[in-house]
Amino acid sequence: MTDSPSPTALRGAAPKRQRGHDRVAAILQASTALFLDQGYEAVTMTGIAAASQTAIGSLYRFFPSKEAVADALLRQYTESLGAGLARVHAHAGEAGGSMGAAASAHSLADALVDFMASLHAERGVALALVDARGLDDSRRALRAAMLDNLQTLLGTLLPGAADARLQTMALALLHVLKGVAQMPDGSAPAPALLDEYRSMLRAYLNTSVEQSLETTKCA
Amino acid sequence: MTDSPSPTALRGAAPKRQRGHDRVAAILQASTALFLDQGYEAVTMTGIAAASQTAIGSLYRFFPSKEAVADALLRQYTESLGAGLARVHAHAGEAGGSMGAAASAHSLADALVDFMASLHAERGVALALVDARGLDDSRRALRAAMLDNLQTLLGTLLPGAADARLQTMALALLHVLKGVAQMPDGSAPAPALLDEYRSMLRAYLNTSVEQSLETTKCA
Amino acid sequence: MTDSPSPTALRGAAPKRQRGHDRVAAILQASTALFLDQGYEAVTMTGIAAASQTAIGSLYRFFPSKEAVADALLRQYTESLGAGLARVHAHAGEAGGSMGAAASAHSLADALVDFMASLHAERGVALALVDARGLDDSRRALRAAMLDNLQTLLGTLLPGAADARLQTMALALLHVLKGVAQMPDGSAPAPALLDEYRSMLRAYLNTSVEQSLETTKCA
Amino acid sequence: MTDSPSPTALRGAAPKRQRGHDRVAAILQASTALFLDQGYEAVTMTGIAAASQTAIGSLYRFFPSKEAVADALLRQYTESLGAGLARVHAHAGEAGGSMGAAASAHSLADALVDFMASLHAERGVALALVDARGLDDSRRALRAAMLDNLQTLLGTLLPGAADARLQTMALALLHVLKGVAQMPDGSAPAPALLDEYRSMLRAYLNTSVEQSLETTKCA
DNA sequence: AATGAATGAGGCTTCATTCAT
DNA sequence: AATGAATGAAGCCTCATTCAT
Repeated sequence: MTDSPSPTALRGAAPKRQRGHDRVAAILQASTALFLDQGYEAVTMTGIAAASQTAIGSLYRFFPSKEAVADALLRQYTESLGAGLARVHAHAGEAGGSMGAAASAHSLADALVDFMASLHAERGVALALVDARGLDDSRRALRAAMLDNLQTLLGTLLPGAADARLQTMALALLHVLKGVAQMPDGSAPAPALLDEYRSMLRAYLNTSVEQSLETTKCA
Repeated sequence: MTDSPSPTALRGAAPKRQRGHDRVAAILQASTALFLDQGYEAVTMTGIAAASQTAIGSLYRFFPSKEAVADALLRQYTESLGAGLARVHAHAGEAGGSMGAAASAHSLADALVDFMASLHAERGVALALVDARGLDDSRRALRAAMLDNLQTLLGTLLPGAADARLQTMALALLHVLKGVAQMPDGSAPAPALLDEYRSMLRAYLNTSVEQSLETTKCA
Repeated sequence: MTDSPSPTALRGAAPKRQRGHDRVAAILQASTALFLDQGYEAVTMTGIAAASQTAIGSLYRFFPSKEAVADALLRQYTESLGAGLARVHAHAGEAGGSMGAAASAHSLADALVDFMASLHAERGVALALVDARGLDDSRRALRAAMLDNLQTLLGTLLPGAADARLQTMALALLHVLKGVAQMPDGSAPAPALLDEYRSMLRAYLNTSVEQSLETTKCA
Repeated sequence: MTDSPSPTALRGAAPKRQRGHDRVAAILQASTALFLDQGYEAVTMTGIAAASQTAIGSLYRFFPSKEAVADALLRQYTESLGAGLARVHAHAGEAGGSMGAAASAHSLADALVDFMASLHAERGVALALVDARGLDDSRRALRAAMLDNLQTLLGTLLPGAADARLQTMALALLHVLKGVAQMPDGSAPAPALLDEYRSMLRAYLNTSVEQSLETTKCA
């Protein structure tokens, strides 16, 4: 009763002027960098404000909490991830038509790795955020969305597989892709390591397809 | 204060040491649990003290800083990891003698996954600690040790591979194994997911071995 | 900007004034409600702006500070209080003419309680504002005005009393009346409690009148 | 789950050493003074720390929040209030035996006023705290305790009265007594005003007793 | 040696008020 | 004139670490 949900009704408002939009953009850009090289916990609102040349009060005008900043980043990222996976999907689809399943697995693996590598840094942060302890609902939702995307993709590759299997595969796949987006030293995408991941996923998807075919044949 | 006439000259030293050991053990146990479900940053020294029934002053007598606690945990973990990998190595070695390289890759993958799964929880924490941004030297060293172990292991499997290649593989492998030790929901080891990882590593190592053989053959 | 050719020279001024009035009224109404259930300190300018559908910048155009809002409320309240007491005075006066002093005290007590009860809520806020620590001059003045009104009223009832006495009585009376206007739970005016206050003031004023008569008689 | 109720388990702990007790005493004394002349809202924890020569961290060791400080003060106060009312009760009791009911009312009024005046300042604060918006449970309980005490006292004076009546009387009485403890200018106890309150309560209690007797007689 | 107390920098957040479009 | 954005001092609170008994 005394705790009205929005006594101010302004905090966290979307910007309505050009200047506000610029601010928000600056903040998101700065926080991406900070989250990237310090990790969620170590980043401070004061730090974000400083890095984005924003008065602390202005920061809070648009983002009522550190969580809100992380959420915004995550949302932004999830969108590009979704779009990217859709593109991967499309490619895989057309390729799948003219190729055998094995070739398809091969190209899917490459597409995934390339895609993840392409979003290194700018948006790879999100993967770190998604793992932070205490996922709130909005974060949990985003994670689920990513998994769904992957699951769909895998479903195309392995038409005969059970949903449960696809779901588990998506989990494993997500973990590996996370490795792709987060190069161990936090910086450059190390071509050799990318190749390694590519090779790993090719092998993995290939094997899965083969097993799937056998199963189908037998039945 | 003056109530024990100290009949034997031994009293005073031994009990103290024993108590010290117990304290340290209690502290490490408590912090493992705490780090596990709150993450490094969220854990407080006061929290560790409380959870291990230790006065904050005493905690600092044994561990001069929060980092020291994490380091101790990490050291402890690295030891079991080292020992475990040695065991895996031994197995792989003897198996490798009597089997083909493919079978060897197969069993190595299984051994690795089983081993990582076996240290879930109790020591899986360490993996989280090792990733904390701002690795200090002692942490960096531990990470390097793990990578070395894996690299050696891979060297046995792929005798002809270049060191650089092995190092890169170790990185990818470590990432995947980390996934095994940290089940996504932070709790149970989910058999289906373990199988998935197992399958992934089998495929990966297998393929690597095959490629390696071909390369060797051609040369 | 240039879309009204302004056919009549009147346009532009009158509507603006009207809008300004509405704004001010809305602001005052909203702040009354807010001060009422949150207290002076807890109310925020942003909150007032939101509740009155006013942009924060506009709010500051009409009221240059939070204090200014409180002052306006207080002034508004003081006016109705003054008017009310005047009415009570008038009643008491005409009644006093045709009745004995005792009956007069009786009816004055009732009139006061009824009057205070009648301004519960809408304007009871003011009493809270008046008590806020750190009364600035304008607030102190309002308080003095209220006391003056009461003192005058009491002077009519107790023609022989010294000014100092009347002043002290006004203080005590004001405190009790404050209780009438601020029901303990902050909500409804609880008839039983009103009766109690009525009874208390009757007894008090009655006794005062009796004593006063005796004193006068003796002298 | 993640929100363990007491992660630190230390905050708000009772002092266990002499020094701690001194600290707590100093804090309570300083905050009494501050609450007294600034009001609950205006007092800051930083202010309390400064006034009591306490580092902010130490303040929080013993009092986990501003509310906790207020509660402690209130508890302390309620105790003296209870004790004081008990003494008043005892007096009234013995006096009541040898005197008529009227005399009894008279002396009760005096005793109450004197008692409240006697705790001006040092503990009168509490009355202000008790009125602060958003009474939490502990505060509500203390308020109820005060009312109970008064109700009991009134019950002795008016043996025939219904509980509901006594309760209402207690409310009115409490409000008036609050006025006694909080001299308007926040400082000295102004003898003339005390007399006025005394006179008011005498008249009130007297009248109540008389009415009560009549009622009894008639019935 | 063991333990409670002390310390203070630093994090998050709010809000009155001013600025600029 | 109207409105959203900007500002920064100040409040609350936490926590790693050090002190003193």
